[in-house]
Amino acid sequence: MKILVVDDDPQIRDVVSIALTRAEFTVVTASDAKLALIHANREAPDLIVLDVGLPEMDGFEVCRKIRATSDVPILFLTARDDEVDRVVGLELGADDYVTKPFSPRELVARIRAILKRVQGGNASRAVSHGAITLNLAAHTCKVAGQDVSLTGTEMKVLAKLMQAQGKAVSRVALINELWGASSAVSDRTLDSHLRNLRAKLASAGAQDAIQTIHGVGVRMTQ
Amino acid sequence: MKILVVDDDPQIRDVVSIALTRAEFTVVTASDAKLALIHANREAPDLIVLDVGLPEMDGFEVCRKIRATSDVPILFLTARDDEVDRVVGLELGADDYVTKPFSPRELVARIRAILKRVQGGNASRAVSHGAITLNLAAHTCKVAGQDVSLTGTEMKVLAKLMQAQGKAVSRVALINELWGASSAVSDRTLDSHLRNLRAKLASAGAQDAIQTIHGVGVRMTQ
DNA sequence: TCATTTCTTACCAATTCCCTAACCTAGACG
DNA sequence: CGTCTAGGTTAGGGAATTGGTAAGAAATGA
Repeated sequence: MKILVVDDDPQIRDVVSIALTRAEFTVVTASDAKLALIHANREAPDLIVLDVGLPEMDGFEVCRKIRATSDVPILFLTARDDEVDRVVGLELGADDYVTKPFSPRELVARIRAILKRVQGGNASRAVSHGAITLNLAAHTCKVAGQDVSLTGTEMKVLAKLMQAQGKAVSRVALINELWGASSAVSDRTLDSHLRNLRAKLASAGAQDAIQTIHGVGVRMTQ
Repeated sequence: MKILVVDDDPQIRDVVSIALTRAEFTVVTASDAKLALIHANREAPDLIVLDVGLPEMDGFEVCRKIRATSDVPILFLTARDDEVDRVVGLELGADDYVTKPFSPRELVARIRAILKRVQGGNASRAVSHGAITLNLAAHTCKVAGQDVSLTGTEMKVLAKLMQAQGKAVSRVALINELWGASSAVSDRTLDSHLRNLRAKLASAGAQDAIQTIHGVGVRMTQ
C-alpha cells in the first residue's frame, strides 16, 4: 500500500512518514502542490494525505486537480477547526479529515479505515434478500436479526442464489459455479446442501425462502 | 433520478445534497420523520437516504411506514456501529447502510450501486399482457399481483402467446415452436397444457385470458 | 492421535410433470 | 338434422426430478 503525504512542514512529513512506515505502508512525500500533483500521477498512490494549508496552491485546489483524473482516496490535514467545514462540506472529494495536532496512531487508524472501506467495498459487504442477510467477509448469516450458523458450502450456495436476485438458477449452473465445470460431484450433493440450508433457514423463521422449480432449478422467493 | 434525503442535521443534509447534485441527481430533503413520509409519497423518489437517529420517530419506524406502501430502495445512515446490526439484521427492507462519518464519494458510489442493482434486476425480462406478468428469468407469473405457479411447459406456452401480442397463433405453429417441427407429440398434448394453463389463470382472476378461434388457433384476449 | 465437523454419496421414497388414450362437446356445412 | 372435424375434458401410466436418510470419506481442530 502506497501513501502520498503532502505537507510543507518537514517535521509533520517526518512524523507521518515514520508512523506510516511503521504501519507497513510505503510512503512518498511531497512538500508543495506542484510536486504533489506530479507524484499523484506518477506514483499512483493508494491514498493521499493532504495538508489544507499549503503555500501557493491550497489543499482544496490540489484535491480538485487530482480529482479531475483520479478517484484515489484523500485524507485532509487541517490546522484550524473552521476549515473542517470546508473539508466535509464543500470539498467533497475528501474521504476524511484529521485536525492538527493529531496523534499519529489516530491518523494511521483513519487511513486503515478508509482503505478498508474503499477496498473491501462492495464485495465484502452484507447482502440482503428479504429477511436474510449474508456477510461473506464475516461469514455470518442472519434471518430477521437472528444468527444462523452456516457451513462454508451452505454459505456459498446461499450467496449464489442471493446474487441471482430471485432469478431461477439451474442445478447444473450452481454445481459448475461452486465446484467448477469439470467437477464430478453428484447431483445429490447439491440437494443435500440445499436441504441443510433450507432446514437452517426455516428454523430461523425463513420458511420457503428457497423455492424449487421442477425441471428448472431453484430461486430465492421474493 | 430523484433522491430523498432525510436527516435532522442541516449540515449533513447540505453535504449529501451537494454531493448528490454534483452527481447529477435531483435532491429533495426532509428534516423530520413526518416530512419524510409526506415527501416519500408525494415526490415518489427513486431512492431514500434515511438517517437512523431522527428525533421523535426513528429511521426504523419511518422505514417501516414507507415499506407499507412502497418498494423504493432505502439507504440508512447510522451513527453508531451497533446500529448496523439492526439495519442489516432486523431487516427493514434496507438496501444498504453507510456509517457516519462517511465520505460523500462513498455515499454516491453506494447509491449508484443500489440503483444499478434495482433497475437492472427487476426489469430483467418481465413481459406483461393485461393483468398477467411473466418473468422468464425468475420463472414467475403474476396475475393482478397474485403469484401463479406454472410448470415449465405452461410457462413456454403462455410466453409464446404473449409474444404474439393478441394475434392468433395456430396450434401447429405452437407445437412446432415448443416441441420442434419434427416432434411427434399428440395434438391433445397442447390442449392438455392449454387446459391447465387456463385453469390456473382463471383461478387467479384472469378468466378467458386465452381465447380459442375455431379453425384458426388461440390468442390472448386484450 | 482422536474427536468433531463438514462434505459427499448411495439408495430409496415422494413428488411433479408430461403425454396420451379415450371419450365428450360444439361449430361448420350440406 | 346429421355428419364431420376441431377442440375440450378426464384420468392415469410412466419418466424424470427432487427430497430424505444414513453412512462413509475427508477435512479440521484439539
